[in-house]
Amino acid sequence: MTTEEQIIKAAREVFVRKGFEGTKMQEIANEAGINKALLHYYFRSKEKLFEQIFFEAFQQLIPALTKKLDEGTDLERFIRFFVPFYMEFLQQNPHLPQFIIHELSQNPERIKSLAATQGFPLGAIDAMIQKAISEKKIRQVTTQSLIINIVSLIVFPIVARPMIEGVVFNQNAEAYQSFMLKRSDEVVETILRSIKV
Amino acid sequence: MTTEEQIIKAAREVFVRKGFEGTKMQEIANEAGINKALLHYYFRSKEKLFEQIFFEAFQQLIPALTKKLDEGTDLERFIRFFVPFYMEFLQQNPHLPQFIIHELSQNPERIKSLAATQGFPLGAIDAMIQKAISEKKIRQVTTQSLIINIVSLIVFPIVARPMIEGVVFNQNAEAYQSFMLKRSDEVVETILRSIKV
DNA sequence: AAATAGTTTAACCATTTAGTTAAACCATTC
DNA sequence: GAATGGTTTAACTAAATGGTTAAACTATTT
Repeated sequence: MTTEEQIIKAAREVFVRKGFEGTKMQEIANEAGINKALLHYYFRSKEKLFEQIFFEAFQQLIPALTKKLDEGTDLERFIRFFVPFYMEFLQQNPHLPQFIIHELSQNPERIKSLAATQGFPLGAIDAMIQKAISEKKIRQVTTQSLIINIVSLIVFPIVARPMIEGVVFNQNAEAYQSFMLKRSDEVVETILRSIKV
Repeated sequence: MTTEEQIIKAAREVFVRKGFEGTKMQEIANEAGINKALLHYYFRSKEKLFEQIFFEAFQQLIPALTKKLDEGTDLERFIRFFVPFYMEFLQQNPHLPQFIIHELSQNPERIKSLAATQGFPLGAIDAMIQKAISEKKIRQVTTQSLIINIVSLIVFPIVARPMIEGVVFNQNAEAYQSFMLKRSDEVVETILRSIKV
């Protein structure tokens, strides 16, 4: 692994866990096993390094599903595929959504440079929904509502883990984990029931 | 308003918007119209001041509904009451959930001192759900799942506003706002459909 | 092996930041 | 009106932090 790759990896680790303000350049240097000056040799400033990490993280989070949707997939099949797929990804990267949400909340203008490049395949999903509605398989719902409902049910329990674990599961980590194991099925069930006629 | 109250108000404002790391004592002093030394005169340290703000914010966020639930209210009526009630509160305090989530994510041990004092009225809600299940009004759901589903659908769109506004609404703030206006009904509809037999 | 270009380090600098101190201020009490 | 006790301020300190510099090191080229 090159020095640059080591730095990127360390920076990702620390930034995602602690956010921009909470991250110290020294800590990234330690994590990468180099010294602070070398960090500035590769990435001129904290801001520059952060932008790269943030951009990559954002791209990871907005799943690139476009290809998988061009075919005229049916809405229910899409939901049954997407929910477990995305949940598994987030279990692997549990700090990612909170990182993006927090940094965008601190600095909402950042979205402007990102939204343009990367977008959810709204059009393709919209087509599926309109088809399902016209076939009377589901009730009238807006594409935006359905997408946000799905993402909310998936992402919130991960983002709010400490609170949920504390308030709902009495700080029992195992109870939370066993809940999350069944979560994928529960989300699919909830969503499908909420739209089927 | 006493100096202490001014400080609390200013600290709440700044801490909730910028988080612990992002907040500077000088900024709180400016916001309160006093100087930094006076801040330390009233609250010995940043940590001490933060703890008070955080504790109060947490108590606000976990709605004290216990009283309103002792009577044997029916589940559907409770949902129809709770969803708009909580959404309105969050519209008034949009940064509150993200603040709590972020600080707990940085420092999950904090929940330990809080969860004991303040808790969601799990028991009362559980009773309503069990009653509705036994009366065959709703399908089999766990109390935890239902609560988390409701809270997810309410809180996530507020917490993730910049992302949703950017990715789903093409940075159109008005589109987001008009979406949120209809959100309360949409959440009630989604939840009720997802559990009714 | 000398020169060159890229890489790494230790030491340093300027600024910011939480926290302290000692003096000034002000209202109430004696 | 002097003393007292709480309140407020300006000036300061120590530590941390982002960033810089100049020298040392290393591999490759000539």
